[in-house]
Amino acid sequence: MNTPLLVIFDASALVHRAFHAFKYSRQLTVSKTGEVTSAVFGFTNILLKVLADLKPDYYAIAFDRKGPTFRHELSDKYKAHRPETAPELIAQLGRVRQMVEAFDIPIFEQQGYEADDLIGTLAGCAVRAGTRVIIVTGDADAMQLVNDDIKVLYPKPGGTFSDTRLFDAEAVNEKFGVPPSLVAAYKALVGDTSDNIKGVPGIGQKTAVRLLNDYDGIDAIYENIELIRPEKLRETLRREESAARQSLTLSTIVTDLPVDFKLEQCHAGRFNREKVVPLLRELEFTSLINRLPQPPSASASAEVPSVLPPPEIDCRYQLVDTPEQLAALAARLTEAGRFALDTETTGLDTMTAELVGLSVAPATGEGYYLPVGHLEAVGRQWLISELSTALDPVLADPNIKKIAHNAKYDLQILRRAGFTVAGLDFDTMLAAHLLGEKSLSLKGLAFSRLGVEMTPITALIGEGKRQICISRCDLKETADYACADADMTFRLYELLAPELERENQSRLFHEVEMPLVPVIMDMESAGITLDTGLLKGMSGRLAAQLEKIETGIYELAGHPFNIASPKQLGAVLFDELHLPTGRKTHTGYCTDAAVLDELKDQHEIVRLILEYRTLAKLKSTYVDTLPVMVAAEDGRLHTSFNQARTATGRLSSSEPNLQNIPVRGELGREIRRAFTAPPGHLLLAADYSQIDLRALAHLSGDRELINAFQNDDDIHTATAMRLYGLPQAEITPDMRRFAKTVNFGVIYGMSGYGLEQATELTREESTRFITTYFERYPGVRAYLDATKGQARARGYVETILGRRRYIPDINAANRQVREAAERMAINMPVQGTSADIIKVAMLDVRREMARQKLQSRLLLQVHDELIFEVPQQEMFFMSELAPRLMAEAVKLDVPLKVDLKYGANWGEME
DNA sequence: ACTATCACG
DNA sequence: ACGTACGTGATAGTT
Repeated sequence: MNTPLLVIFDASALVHRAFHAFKYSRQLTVSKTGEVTSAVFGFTNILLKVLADLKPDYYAIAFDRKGPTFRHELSDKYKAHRPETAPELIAQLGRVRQMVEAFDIPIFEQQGYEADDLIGTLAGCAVRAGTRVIIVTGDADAMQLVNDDIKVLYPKPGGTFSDTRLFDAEAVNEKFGVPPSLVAAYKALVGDTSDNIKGVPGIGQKTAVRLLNDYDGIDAIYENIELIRPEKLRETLRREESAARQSLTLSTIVTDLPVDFKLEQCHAGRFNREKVVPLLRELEFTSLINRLPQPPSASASAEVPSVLPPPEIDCRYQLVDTPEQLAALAARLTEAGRFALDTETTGLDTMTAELVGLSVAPATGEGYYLPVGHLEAVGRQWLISELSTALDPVLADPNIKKIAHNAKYDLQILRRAGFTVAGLDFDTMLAAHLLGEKSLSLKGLAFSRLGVEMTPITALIGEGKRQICISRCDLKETADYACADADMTFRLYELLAPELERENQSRLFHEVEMPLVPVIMDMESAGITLDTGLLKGMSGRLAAQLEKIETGIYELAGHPFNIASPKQLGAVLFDELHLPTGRKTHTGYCTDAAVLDELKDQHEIVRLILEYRTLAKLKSTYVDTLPVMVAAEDGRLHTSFNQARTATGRLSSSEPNLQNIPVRGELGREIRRAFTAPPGHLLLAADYSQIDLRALAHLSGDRELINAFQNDDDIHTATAMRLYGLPQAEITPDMRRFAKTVNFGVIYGMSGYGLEQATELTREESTRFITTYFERYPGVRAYLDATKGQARARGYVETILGRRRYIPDINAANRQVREAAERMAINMPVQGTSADIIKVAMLDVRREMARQKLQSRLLLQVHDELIFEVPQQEMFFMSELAPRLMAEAVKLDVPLKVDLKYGANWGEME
């Protein structure tokens, strides 16, 4: 595997393919200056993907030269059917050449031959020079070049290059039915309309494959022409011999051109960022900039890290270490009226990390660093009390706007250090998320949005085992680093604030997301009490139970094996016990619960495995893990809510995830019992009833669906009545269950097949149900179509509050990719509207709790429910206040209904 | 680092 | 003819 790799790009084929793939797409087609750039984008995209995925040691690129080739001389019809190259494609080819030059990839082209011939020749030379070769192309002809050393990277059928496959000899055989050496002969027989190779009339794919399986090429066919059956085919071949032979010449790639190829010139070493980045900017391919291969990172020991400020940026960063400077800084921040801030700390966990320093930036290029916890301070260190005296008037002043990247973190740290911060105005991370950015790190955004390559933290603290705490780093370097963080945050703020405005995201941002930050901070720092004793007892019982099941499984299998290994489990079930295999995963047999469920009547072992899986999962994920995560500080369990993670606007929860605590089954309930209210308190759970379906009713405006909710009907029964055409009295629990699945399926963009898998219905019944559903709820169908249409027309879909999800694949040529995009487009407005509603409710509930000076605390949000910890004497107020404000959070065309439960723990509530 | 599996809404 | 439900995060096994 140490053989070096040469990647050869077929520029012409790639650009053509990208051009046609994007032709009907409205996305990414035209830049602000009106330049058509879709094919350039497609090309650059695959270029970067290949550099990242294949990490070639060498690369080269081949272009077609204009003008006739030897093939034209052989056949005046060659490529005669090709339409004139579109003018916007010609312009893009120039851009591609610019791109290739910026990347410093050696260009090969030769008059009279096509890119394929050059590539064939280059590949041969390279293999003789001792490399492996991968050809990246959109032209299937290159498949004939495949051998042990040469492979072809080619897009999957119908797709763009977002989905490629690497073709080796076996894959070529699979695709064509013949090995690579016979691909040219195959094409000579079948013909190729796009190249106007006529082939042998009457011979199609099937016959060609059959002939070539019997005879090893065109020559072999004619040598054995007497043996060919049926007679008619033999006669056709005889008659068309010259056509066949000429077609073979046309379709055979030349591999012995005289070219001047020196492997050494093709080193895929460093390219010139100063050329590539500006070009990508000019073409408005900002999303591609952060996918550029990173320059080898300055390792902490090897060379002196280049400390910001980067040379091209004008900035004034200052270490604040005298009382005079501190006073001046307070005045400066007050005068500016707004500033970005960033903290340096001893760790990432807000519960344990300590403040090391604080940086602030009141204007672009202006930064100040306040050291607090440096160990080897050369100069002045500030005491918290000194900073408080000077800065509290600034920090606590709600009229002085605070800007931060992931403000929640810095504010938690500052709060724990004893500061109160008011006036949080702008979180650049949340803003970037609303704008659809995927990579949300400050460094990543600075690079993709500001074009600034920031010093990685590892340049200061090192990486891996020898990593040190920032409190031990050089003070001056740390100051520069920290100031750069605040400065870049400020710059991003200035860039993103108007962008939010332009994209109509400002209200959502300032009225929902930003005010939610302190709410989430309070939830996180509140934590929840956990009965660790209860869980420890469970752990012991589960261990004993698991051991028993394990023994049983080994006995039935005849030998011990690792039940948690899908590979070994598959071998036992399917190879040894010969159970019928269900679906397959691409690594082997599928052994998930759906497959095992089908097999549970066929062998005793299956039930045991299912039980083992359930118990082992619950034990390792919850029972054993949660007690360990209880904070030493207050004996409570603190999750972390991520506000900028999901594509739909939901929150997510991690470390630990408290949004997926088991609830189904007796064991799940038991785990929930470990989440308790402290003495004198109760847990109150308020959950929205059917919020997603109510959101769907509102968004679609479907009369029937709205009526059902306005009548406070049981929505699943209501749907069952419509699906079966029966009165309520005749709806059985099974019917209701199917209706429920269909109700949810619609929200997910389900197909007949999907419903079949999710139920025990047949395919026909499933399809029938879906059809009937849309007949009975015509507004829903119209809405779903309109939503897909919006995604296609604008490139995004949105929720009731205007939250967006960009759907780049909605016009994908690949059907699978496109349909997946359609399902996302359908689901997001529904799921996202629910997320909007509960976020507003959280703000309203908390505002009212504060106004009434209640001691109750919001602890958790689980997508459609809020969990409060309520002092017993407040239950009367809270059980009225919470559901009322939740139900009134937004005004929909259907009522919002909230169910209440309370109890001493999360498992037993009523 | 990736895959398969499974917990939740 | 083909592949198949939306959104998350954690774990264990495998590379």
